[in-house]
Amino acid sequence: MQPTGRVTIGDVARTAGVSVATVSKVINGRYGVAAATFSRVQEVIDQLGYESSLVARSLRSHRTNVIGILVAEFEPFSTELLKGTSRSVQGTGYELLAYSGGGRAGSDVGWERRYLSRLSGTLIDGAILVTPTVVDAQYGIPVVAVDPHTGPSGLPTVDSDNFAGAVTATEHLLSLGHRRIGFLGGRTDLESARLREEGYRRALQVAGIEPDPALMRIGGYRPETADQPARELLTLPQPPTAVFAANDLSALRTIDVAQSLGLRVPEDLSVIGFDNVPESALSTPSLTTISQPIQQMGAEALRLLVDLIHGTERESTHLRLPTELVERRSCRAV
Amino acid sequence: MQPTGRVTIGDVARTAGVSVATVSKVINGRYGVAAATFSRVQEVIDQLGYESSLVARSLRSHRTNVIGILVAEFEPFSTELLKGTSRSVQGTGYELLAYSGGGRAGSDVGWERRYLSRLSGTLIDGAILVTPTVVDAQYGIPVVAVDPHTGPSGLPTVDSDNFAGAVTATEHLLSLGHRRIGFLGGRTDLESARLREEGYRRALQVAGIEPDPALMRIGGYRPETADQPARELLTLPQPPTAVFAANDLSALRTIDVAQSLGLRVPEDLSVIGFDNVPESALSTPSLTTISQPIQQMGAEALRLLVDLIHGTERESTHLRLPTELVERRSCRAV
DNA sequence: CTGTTAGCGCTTTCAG
DNA sequence: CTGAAAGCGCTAACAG
Repeated sequence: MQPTGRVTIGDVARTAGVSVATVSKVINGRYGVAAATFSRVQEVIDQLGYESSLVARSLRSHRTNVIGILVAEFEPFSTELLKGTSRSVQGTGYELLAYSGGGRAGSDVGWERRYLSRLSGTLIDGAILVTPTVVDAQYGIPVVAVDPHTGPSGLPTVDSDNFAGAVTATEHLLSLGHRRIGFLGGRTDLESARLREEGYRRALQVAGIEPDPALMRIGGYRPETADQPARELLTLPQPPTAVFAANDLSALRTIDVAQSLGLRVPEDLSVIGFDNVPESALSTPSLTTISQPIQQMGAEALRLLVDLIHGTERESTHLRLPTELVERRSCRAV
Repeated sequence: MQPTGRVTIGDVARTAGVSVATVSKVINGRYGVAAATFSRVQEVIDQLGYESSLVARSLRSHRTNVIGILVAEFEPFSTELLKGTSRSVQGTGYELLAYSGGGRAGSDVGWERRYLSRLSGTLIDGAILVTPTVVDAQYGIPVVAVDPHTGPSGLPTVDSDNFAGAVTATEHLLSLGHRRIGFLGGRTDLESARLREEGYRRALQVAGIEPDPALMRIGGYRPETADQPARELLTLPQPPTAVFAANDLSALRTIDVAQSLGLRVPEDLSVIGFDNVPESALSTPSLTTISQPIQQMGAEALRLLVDLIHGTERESTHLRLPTELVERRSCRAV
């Protein structure tokens, strides 16, 4: 048995009585190997169950046929995106490698740069950056950003229409007769959060309502960080009758907070979210929200990246996909 | 500028005027470097934005602090599991690398062996295999299997209580007054499918009903393969008043088939599924099902794997998590 | 304390 | 057609 338990190209070569160079040629289907040698080596490979090491191979050849998807954390948005990439990678000849650090995502600005640095040049041929916080123009390999925090920059980007979606959400609440509409936003340094807030303001203004700062809070996109601001909003002397939370996770948490405060949703409070992650359908009541076509965004990002790697020309390297209202049970007319 | 665009340890060494060995020591915080040298090198590293290559490092040191999660494909089950691992990896010092081939999952038996072979010994310190089809006892690195098709074997395993869940599902139907209960099972070579069928039989027998082979079909866990057997069941001279489909995808298809046959669910036919994938909440009517704690399974699998890597003793290397009835709208009393 | 010397497993010239 | 040798970026002895 091999000392390590792992079969290497050397083991194959020794067993087959040839050099490692020859084995390498067989593996890669290079010309210049006698048919007899070829089949003998192939036999040994099968028998030993040899599979070449991605690591060693990529270190040497700088080409791996693997696409990296770099995420801060595996949460509903990034995993939904993963499903989309997984679907559209079929038939491209690439494999997928999703990489996530172990840290707390929020406190870790610049993670994408570090991950990319560790993986690029070796291991992956191109990368999809999911909601990156900072976007350098220059990386060593083709890169596509999905919903970057800073908005589209020099980098090829896929995102959805955050502004229009926020307008739709707010208009929906207005059409149900709500006038005191709270807003629970994301961190203001995020482009998507900024656009969603802007859409909220715009829709109110168009309806002749002046946005009231007292009804607006920063929820930070995460369940934990949304807790306190949601509570503040709902315990106001004159609380809102509806809340637009700028992503589903904070919307769901808002429902929890409301219920813990003895408020019924939607009877006493309407709540609308943004994203349409699967979790939003599973809550009680299920969440009315603005759907981003997350899977499709993943699929498009992958296609764009593959084109980039292959050097295929594109009309545009910036895709903006439409959003859509999904009515469930967390809103009602007043 | 570097030819590749990627900064290597050599670039750092040259710029700082030291050897690569010294830089390596600085990076890894080894003793035996003068304070002045240390800070000078550190400065150059920051300035150049150097980050060591995971690939090169792992090739040499055989230790990466990265845990691999190997899946055939990113679909609802595996991505749900990823969320769980992501949560419980925090604070362990490990990072996560989820790897999926580009191929058609089903037709690709033995994928887990190939992936593992490509990544192990290098790149990852341990692996979680998600619903592997075959389970060798011997791999080079610590491995945990989640819901393996063949059931628990020599390998450390995390799964859920398929038998008890199936009993619960059947009892629920019985408690609603159903007596003619159909069963739409999975492929009989899958351990989980076998256990679910057994739970169904047992519950019936306990209720004094002899399982009727005429009411049992193999649905194969996939929408396409469930179509025909579901139709057979529902067009029987004396059709069942309720169907227990052994996973959600075939349950959802059963609802489709019923509706295409002019049957109303749940008025004319009750349907219960198994898994509680997000999709089951989105159908009309929403699906009553047995929930597997998928995220928790991922979290536990990660914890188990970390213990294995560290050599921490465990009472048991086989965790079986409980299932639970989730009542929605696809069942009703007769 | 610091640099030199070997490789890790693989691909790729380039001789034989 | 085949193998010897160099080297990808890095770490780990071991000398100096």
